[in-house]
Amino acid sequence: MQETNDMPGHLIRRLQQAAVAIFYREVAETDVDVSPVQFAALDAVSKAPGIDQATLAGLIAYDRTTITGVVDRLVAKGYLQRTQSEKDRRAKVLKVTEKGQAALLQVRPAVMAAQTVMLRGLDEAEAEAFMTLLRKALGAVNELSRAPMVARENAG
Amino acid sequence: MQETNDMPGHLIRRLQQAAVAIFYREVAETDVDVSPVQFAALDAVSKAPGIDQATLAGLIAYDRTTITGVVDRLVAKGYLQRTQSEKDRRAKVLKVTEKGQAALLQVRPAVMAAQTVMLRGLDEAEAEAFMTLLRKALGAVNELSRAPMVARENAG
DNA sequence: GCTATTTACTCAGCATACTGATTGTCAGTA
DNA sequence: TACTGACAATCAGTATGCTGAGTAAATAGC
Repeated sequence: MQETNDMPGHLIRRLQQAAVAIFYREVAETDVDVSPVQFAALDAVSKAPGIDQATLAGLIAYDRTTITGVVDRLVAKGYLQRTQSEKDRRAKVLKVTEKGQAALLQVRPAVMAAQTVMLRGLDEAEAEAFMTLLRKALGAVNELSRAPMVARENAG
Repeated sequence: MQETNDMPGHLIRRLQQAAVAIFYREVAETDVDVSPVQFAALDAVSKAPGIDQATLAGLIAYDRTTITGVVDRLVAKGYLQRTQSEKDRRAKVLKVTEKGQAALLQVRPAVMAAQTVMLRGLDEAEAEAFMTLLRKALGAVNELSRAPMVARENAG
């Protein structure tokens, strides 16, 4: 019987928890207040201005229900602008505000630093091997998640 | 500039989400209703009867605040028994009930199956390499989490 | 034995994640 | 045009995870 503590799922959960803690640690040294999830969303919108929420969810593999609250908070912070789409009145169109752009610029180095800290136990070759295996494992289970990553089709 | 979608933190988050979905999928085929977190807690208590909540939290690397709710739900389901410790009146002592034991027995194979599915994109050698790197990476960042794993010292 | 500190647990509050339901809109078709 | 099915967003409800605060009990230092 495999030990619970050494099961893939358990180790993945723990690494994810550590990764989140590391993210907050690094980002806390900037003036910007964003969560890992909020950063990913903000960054994605900055690279696809005018994107709608559903497409955004697909891009960064979020649940569509979750994205509502995440965008809510980014709008409340003044980082995102959410307006009704003219082409499709069901959809909301997202854009990064100037304040959001400034925040992104400031926070990106901290996020990059966090990525390094997360893998600080691995040397360069190991880190690369880990990332390769991570991508491969993920590719095979992506569809099993309710929030699979969906390749981008349009920018709205 | 590294793509957000290919950052370690992002990939780890996505794999964790898939892992949770896979867990629920496999466990749904049994009569038992437990979450990944609840399973880990139940399993840990079954291996250390009489453990207190703080020690349990350390064993499976949970936040101590979170454990309260997890145990609440396991008690509500009739899987765990929570009683005041006689040695330390601050502490609550945990034991798996007979119903909990039966649930564990039934659900363990499903949990094992889920572990296999999680890594189905990797062949045996790759899976082993992945696990080795995962353990190594985790060892180096464990202390950065608010809920690091703590080696067991006593069974209460 | 008394006091200061630490510890175990709980609670309030916030931010993910998910299931399932609802509302409004779009698109295809009879 | 009316109907049907699909889709975008939101909401209600539940379960993690975390920060910070509070209560009660144990322990260390004197």
